[in-house]
Parts: sequence; structure tokens; C-alpha cells
Amino acid sequence: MADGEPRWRRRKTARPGEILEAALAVFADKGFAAARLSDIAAKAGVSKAALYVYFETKTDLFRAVANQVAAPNIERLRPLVDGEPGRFAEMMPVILSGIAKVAEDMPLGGIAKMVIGESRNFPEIASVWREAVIERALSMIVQLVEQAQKKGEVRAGDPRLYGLSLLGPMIMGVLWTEVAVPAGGAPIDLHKLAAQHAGVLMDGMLVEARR
Amino acid sequence: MADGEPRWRRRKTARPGEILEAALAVFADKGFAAARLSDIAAKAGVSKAALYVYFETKTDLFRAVANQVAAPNIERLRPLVDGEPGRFAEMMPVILSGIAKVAEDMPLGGIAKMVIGESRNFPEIASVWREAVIERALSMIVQLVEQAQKKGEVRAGDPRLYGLSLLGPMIMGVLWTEVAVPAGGAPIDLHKLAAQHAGVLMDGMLVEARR
DNA sequence: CCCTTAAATGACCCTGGAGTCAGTTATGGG
DNA sequence: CCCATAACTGACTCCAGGGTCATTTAAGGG
Repeated sequence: MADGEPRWRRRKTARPGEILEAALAVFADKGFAAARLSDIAAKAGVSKAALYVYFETKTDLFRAVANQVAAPNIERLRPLVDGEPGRFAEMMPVILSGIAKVAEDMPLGGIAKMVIGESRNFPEIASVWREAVIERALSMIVQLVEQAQKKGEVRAGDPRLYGLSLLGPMIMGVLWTEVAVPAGGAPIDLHKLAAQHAGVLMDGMLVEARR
Repeated sequence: MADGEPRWRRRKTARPGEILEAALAVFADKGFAAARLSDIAAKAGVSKAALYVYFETKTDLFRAVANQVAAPNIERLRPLVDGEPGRFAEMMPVILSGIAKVAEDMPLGGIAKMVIGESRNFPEIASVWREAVIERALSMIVQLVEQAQKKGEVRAGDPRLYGLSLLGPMIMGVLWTEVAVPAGGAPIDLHKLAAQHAGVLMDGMLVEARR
């Protein structure tokens, strides 16, 4: 047969990344159990057996995906709080719209869905994500709030709960986009949400200040 | 053999409910694909084959669970907004702590996890939940906000996004309890969250009002 | 008090999909 | 240039678990 192209290439270094990328897409879409290794292989442009050159089992592959995607996620958040902190009221909108930005060019929703959905079946992964991403992001916020409280900018109150007040709507926005929109829900603009929510956090929803 | 007790009883009316209850527990725990029909049967105190007396397939059973649990959920929310609405500032804390209450005696977290995790594999269920629960709850809030805006109590802004600002932290609290706490996270008190978040929504986080 | 009905079961079938392996062929180092 | 290595494949095994069915037996109606 005229072999214009070889049947396949040996690409020891590029392969794992491609497989991980494909696996992330499929796992985020279907969840662990419903994901088929053959789908992942196909999407990575490789045979199913090739997956086993780089990963021991399906479980291993899932772990690798969840872990490798955790690292850059947290790094994306750091610049938002680094540098000498200015006034809290000025940082909040930046942080919130920063989250909206991250969600734009990263399948945050799919990842969240995956981690949430499989948290019971893979407790270790839930742990890693809690420690490596959520807890760290939350503690950044907490730290910021505490500083601001010391400087007398922010009112008294549990900083951790303030953290939830801050992050909750953004996370809900991401989940909404992932879950509700494909099910026929009206899309929402994460940036608008970030902007308006920042306003709420600073001044509340009421027209007349009550204090 | 000495038959002190019959090997089983015929309980046409009680069975379906028991099966649904068991199925809810297992599905909420494991997700659809990872749930074993034999586990559900065991938990319901029945043989696997008996499930097929009442439900056609595993998928049918899942659908039945998701649908049947949707109805009471929404009904729990209605009283919170019914009755002539008072001042918005007084209703918010009631609504938020009402949500905390619902989460207490209903496995809201597990259900949310289940619906979120399987949203892609069962688009119809995601639709049902969006329409029957989320959208309705959200529209109650939206309606409340709009009324309050008309009365001049609440500032201008997209009522839908205000809804996310309201609900987001509570949902995140529920998910935190479901996902992060079993993974070693510090538990949070949903009622305290509700109370403090209500404060944020009304007066903002800042010490000095800025307007 | 049966006797008919159908609720419930245990033992089975069978497919989809995870995992294996002997063989094929790209490719870099000698 | 070519050979040893190992990346890669296709065709396989194997079993967990969804689904079926002949049979058993609880129990309500005549």
C-alpha cells in the first residue's frame, strides 16, 4: 500500500497532555462513571490501549486530571490579591470581575460539576480541591476581610461567612451557566453579575441606608 | 420448616415510596451511573427484581426520584413569600433563614449534587428542576425585588442578578456542607450565614456608607 | 375456607465497557 | 543505514451489573 503518511506517530512528550485535555473534557461533561475510555481515546486521537501506556487505570487518569487542573486554577487567583492591598471597596470589584474573567477562558463550570458530582466517590479528590483551590481562595478573601476590618473599613462579622457572601453568587453564576443554560435557562452575564454584586456588597440593596 | 414469619409481605402501596426513598439516598450519594440497583433494593428491604414490579428501568426510577422530590421542595418555599409582603428589609432575613431551615430537614445538598452532576446525562431532569424549582424560586425573589423597587425600597438594578446575590451564598453554603465538610472542611452554620448575609444585603459590608 | 391473583423472589442471561497482550512500526542512537 | 527500543494498535478476555423469567407464596374476594 502507498504509505503517504505513517499510520501513527510516536510522541512521548505531547501525548499525556493531549490525553489529559481530552479526559478533562469528557469527565467534565459526563462525570466519572458515565465517561467512556473509548470516547476519551477518540477525542485524544489515540487508541484506547494507548491510554494505558501513560495511565494505570481509569481511576488514575481521573485523579491525574483533577489534580493537574487544580494547580493552574489556584495560580490564576493569586494576582487578584497580591500586591499591597488598597482600599477594600476598590479591590472587591476587581476580585469579582477577575473571577468572571477566569470563568471565561477556563471550563470552570464543568470542572466544578465534576468535582462536586464525584465528591463522594472520590473523597481524596474532594480533599485535594478543597485544600488546593477552595480553601486557599477562601482564605485569601478571609485575610483581605480581616485586614480591612482591622483598618476599620469593613464591619464586624465572621470573615469566613463574608467570604461566602462574596463568592457564593459568582459560583452560582458559573453553575447556572453550566447546568441551567443548557437546560433552557436564560444565560446570564457573569461580568454584569460581578459588577452589580460588588455594589450590593459595598452599599447593600436598600435605597435608604438604615444605620 | 417452622415458618414463624412469612418470607415476605405484599405491600403494593407502601413499596413504591420506600423504594423511592432508598433510591434518593443512593442516587444522591453516588450519582446515577455509580449507583447499584442492588444497593437500592437492599436499602429498601426488597429484592432487585422487585424494583422492576414498580419501575421499568433504572433510568425511569431515577426520573421518578428526581421528579417526586421536586414538588415538595417548591412548596416549602411558597409560604416564605406569600401573604401581603411587608417591608423588603424585614422579609429578607426571614427568607434566608427559611432556606437554612429547609436545608436542615431535607437532603438538599445531596439532591443538588445529584441534579448538578447528572445534568448533561439527563437534560430533561435538569429542565424539570430548573422549571419546577430553581426558576420558580428565583422568580419569587425577582418578583419581591421588583415590588420593592417600585415602592422605592430597593435600588435600581437587574432583579435577576439581585436574586443571585441573595441565593448564591445560601446555595454555596449547602454545597459546602455536602461536599467540603466530608472532605475535611470546617462545618458552617447555615443559620449564622443566613443572618450575616442578610446584613450584607441590606447595609453592605462597609463601615462608612459611601453614598 | 379455598383459590385466584399478582407481589415478590432467586437464579439466570447478556451486553457494555474496563483492562490485557501479542504483534506492528515509528524513530533515535550507534 | 539499520537495529533495538518502546510507542502504539487491534483484537481479545472477562466480569460487573442491568435486566428477565419461571416459580413461589402472601392475601383479598367469593
